[in-house]
Amino acid sequence: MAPRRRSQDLREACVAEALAIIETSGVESLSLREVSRRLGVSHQAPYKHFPSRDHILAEIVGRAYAAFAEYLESRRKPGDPHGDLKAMGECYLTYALSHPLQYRLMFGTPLPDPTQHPEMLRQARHAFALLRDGIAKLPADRRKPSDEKGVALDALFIWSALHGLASVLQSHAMETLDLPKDVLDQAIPHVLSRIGAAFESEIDKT
Amino acid sequence: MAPRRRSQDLREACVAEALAIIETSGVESLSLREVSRRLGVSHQAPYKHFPSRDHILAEIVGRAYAAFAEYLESRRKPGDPHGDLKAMGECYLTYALSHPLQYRLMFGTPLPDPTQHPEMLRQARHAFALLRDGIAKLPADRRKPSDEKGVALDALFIWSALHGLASVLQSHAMETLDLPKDVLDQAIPHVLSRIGAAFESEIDKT
DNA sequence: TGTCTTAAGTTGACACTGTCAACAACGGAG
DNA sequence: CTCCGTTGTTGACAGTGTCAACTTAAGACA
Repeated sequence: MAPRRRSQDLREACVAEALAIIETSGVESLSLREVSRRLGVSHQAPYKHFPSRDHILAEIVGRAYAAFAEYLESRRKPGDPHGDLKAMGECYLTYALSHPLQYRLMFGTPLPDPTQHPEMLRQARHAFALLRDGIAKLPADRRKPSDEKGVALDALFIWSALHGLASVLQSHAMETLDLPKDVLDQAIPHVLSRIGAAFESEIDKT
Repeated sequence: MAPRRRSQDLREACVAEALAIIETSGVESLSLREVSRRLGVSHQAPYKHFPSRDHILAEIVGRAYAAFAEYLESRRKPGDPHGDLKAMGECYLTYALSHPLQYRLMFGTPLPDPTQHPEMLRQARHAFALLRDGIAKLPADRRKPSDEKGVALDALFIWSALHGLASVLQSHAMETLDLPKDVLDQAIPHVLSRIGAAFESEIDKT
C-alpha cells in the first residue's frame, strides 16, 4: 500500500521544478510539459501525481500559505499592545518583501477555484486566523476582547492596509509611478505608524 | 491617409468582444482566435489592428484607467477636509465594487509590461495623480501642502488601505473565509472611519 | 516460488492557442 | 488609369493541456 519511494521523489521534483519555472518566467508560462522536459521524463508523467495543471499550482500555493503562517507564528511578541501590532505589521511586510514570489502567488494571481482544492483553502484560512487572533488580543481601543465583529472589522482594516502596501510595493507600479525615492524607504514605517495612529485616536477620546 | 471606416469598426468590435470574453470566462482564457470566431472574421484579422495579444489587453486596461480617472474626477467635493477624504474613499470603493472586472484588470492581474505600452502607462499615472493631488489639498494634519514627500507617503497609506480593502472584498476570500455576515456590510464605513481616525489623532495632538 | 493487481511511466493523438509568411482584394493618391 | 498600402484571408508551425491505450515493474498473496 505504501507508494514507492522514487515516485514520491518525482512528485517533489515536479513541485520544485514548477516553482523554479514560475520564479524565472512567471506563473503564466508554467507548463507541465516544460517540467517534464527538465526532469527528463515523459510529458505525461506529472499527470500521474497531479490530476491537472491547476492541482500542482494549488499545491504550491497551499505550501506558500503554510510557510507564511509559520513565519507569522514565529514572530516575537513584545507584550504591549502597540508593540505587538507593530511587530505583526513588520512581520507581515517582511515576509511579503522577502518572498515576493510566494506572496504574489497567494494574493496577487488569479487562484484556481478554492472550492476545488480544500487543502489550499484550509491553509489560507489558518493564515488569516493567525492575523485575526493576534488582533483580538490587542485591547487597543474600546472594543471588548469578546466583540467578534469588532475584531473582524479591525482585522480587515489592518489586513487591507498591509496587503495594499505589500502589493503596491511589489507591483512595478512604484518604479513607473514618478514617486520621490525616499518615499520607498519610509513607506513601511510611515504606514505602520498611520495604522497605529488610527487606534491611538480612540484611546485619546476615552 | 484617413483609415477606412469599416476597419475602425472592426477594431472597436475586437475590443468589445474581448471585454465580453474576459467578463464571462476570465482574462486567462481570452484568445484572439475566439474573438475572430465570434466576429465572423479570419483568425488573423485582429492582428491587423493589434500587434499582439498583449497589445489588445493593454488597450483594454488603458481604457479602464481612463474611465476610473474620469469617475474619480466627477465626484462631488464637500469642501471640508474630512468630508473630502471620505468622499474620495467612497468614490474609489464604489467604482471598484461596481466595476469589478475593470478594477481587477487594473490592479489584480499581471499586466503586460508597462514600458511596452506607453499609453496604458500614461493613463495609470494620470489616475494615481488624481488621488495624490486630492490628498495634497487636505490640510488634515501638520503636514504642509508643499511637503511633497509627506503627501506621497500619505497618499500611499490611503491608497494601500483602499486598494487592500477593494481587492479583499473582490477576491472570493471573503466567502471562503468564515467571517460574520454583518462584517461585509460594515467593512467599507469601518475602514473609512479608521483611515479618518489615523489623521484625527494628529489633530488632537496639535 | 509464481501469479496478479495496481500504480507509474511512456507513447500517440486531438483540439486549442499565438504568431509568422505569403497571398487576394480594394480604395485612395498620383 | 495606375500604383501602392491597408485590410483581410489562408496555410503553416511550434507550443500547450489533456484523454486514451499501452508497457513496466513492484509489492501482495497463495
